[in-house]
Amino acid sequence: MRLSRYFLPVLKETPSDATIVSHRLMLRAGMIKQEAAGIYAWLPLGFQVLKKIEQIVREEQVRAGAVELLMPTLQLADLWRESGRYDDYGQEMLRIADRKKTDLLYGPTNEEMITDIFRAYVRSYKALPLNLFHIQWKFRDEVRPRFGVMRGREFLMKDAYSFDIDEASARKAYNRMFIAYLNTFARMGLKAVPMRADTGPIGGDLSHEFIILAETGESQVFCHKDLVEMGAPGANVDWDNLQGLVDQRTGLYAATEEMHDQARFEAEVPDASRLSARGIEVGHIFYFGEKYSKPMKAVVAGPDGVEKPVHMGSYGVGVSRLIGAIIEASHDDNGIIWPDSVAPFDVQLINLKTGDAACDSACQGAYEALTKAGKAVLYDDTDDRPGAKFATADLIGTPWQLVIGPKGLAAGEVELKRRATGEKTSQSLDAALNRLTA
RNA sequence: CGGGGCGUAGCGCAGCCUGGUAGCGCAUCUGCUUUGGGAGCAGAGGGUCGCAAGUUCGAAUCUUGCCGCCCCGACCA
Repeated sequence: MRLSRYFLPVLKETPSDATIVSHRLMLRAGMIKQEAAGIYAWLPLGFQVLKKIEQIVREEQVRAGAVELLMPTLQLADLWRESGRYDDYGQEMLRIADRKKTDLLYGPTNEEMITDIFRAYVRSYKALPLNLFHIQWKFRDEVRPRFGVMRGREFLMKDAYSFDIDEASARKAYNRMFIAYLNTFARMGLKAVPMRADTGPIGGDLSHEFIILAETGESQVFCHKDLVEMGAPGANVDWDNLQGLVDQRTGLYAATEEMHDQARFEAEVPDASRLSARGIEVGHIFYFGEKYSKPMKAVVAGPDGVEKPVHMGSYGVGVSRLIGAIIEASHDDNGIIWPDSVAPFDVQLINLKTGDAACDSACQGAYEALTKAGKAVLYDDTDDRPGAKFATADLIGTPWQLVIGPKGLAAGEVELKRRATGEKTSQSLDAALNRLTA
């Protein structure tokens, strides 16, 4: 992509509305534009990142055995009356009436609808286990949206729903999502820590929030240091037998503010290993048994022919929120530092003197070579001054900057800069291209 | 939803107290010079001062109402 033909409205000055760093940088980098409180338009650069994140989430869901579908944003209120949540959900639910005065709502979540889909087709235990997910926009009319996309009213969310014949089987479904989440966040360059979450009226031990640590996190979290560095198990695991891996990650103390027990923390975790930090919730998994299947009569016949409500769980990932979370965890004074896996472009090609025949031709060659090698290149072919180009490149956080200028070319060299470390190396253009396409 | 604050050019702000020709910086456009870390000079364009009533000869400025947005708190993917 040539920058001169792209749409990248970067801001030199910080919009006064933004207070936290991710919000500020997303606005400055031309990723989003606020349209209303907690509602954002995704500009090309932001949209690109959103799609990258979405795709990673999708791939890891599929790997864990979930099947993708897509449910609508608007739902019938009657469905929610069946579960009793239409009246319980409160002001956060955006209620709408159509021209026939039918009560609708903009979905804040999809348990009712997925249960409705399930019960319409599934009658037998033989169809289980089943895990269906979609990635769709949700709306929650938050009292106080803030922090940009970290807490918007409209947000993109991946939600998966598992269906099992009994709790033992549901636990396996839960474990698959548990591991899938670790892998998902690791692929985005994040260290996510699973923490016990409140199971509410359902009870049990099957609810975890996945928290990434960042100074500007919304809540205080406490955990054993080793948990942070434990890393993700990766794709090559026995997906039918994950209890050991899960136990390993739930064995150490980890709790958010609400669940924190200082006495237990001090008893279980040695002084030197205690970590108290701020965290951002990027995922939440939950087993809720028959909560919806029972009132909504989503039943399957077991091997004995007896019909029983299915056991369900739901598993959410805040896709749009993740962008904010990643930036909170990865930036410096100059701008965003994208992990390679989610970067909107792989390489920013900077022509220091557009119009100079040697620079133009070297850049054009590099652009074509990189593009041919499958790299997403943002070619800064504008006639801005070098300083402005460097500033823009640092701001939008492209992992690699390939800098080509007249002085370097005269010496047979170009400069390659790694955004994350700031390390710059001079080398021949060929060597730089080899490095980038290796 | 409680408390606080803001709405003036695309962005950041001054002007409001004490009513009288709407300003500054950045950005934009034109020209010239410049080109390795957000260039310089000269010129130009761009605003029903959030909306609506009211007070007044006269309202960005005073009064009232409404709308929008932000921050702190309580609450959430």
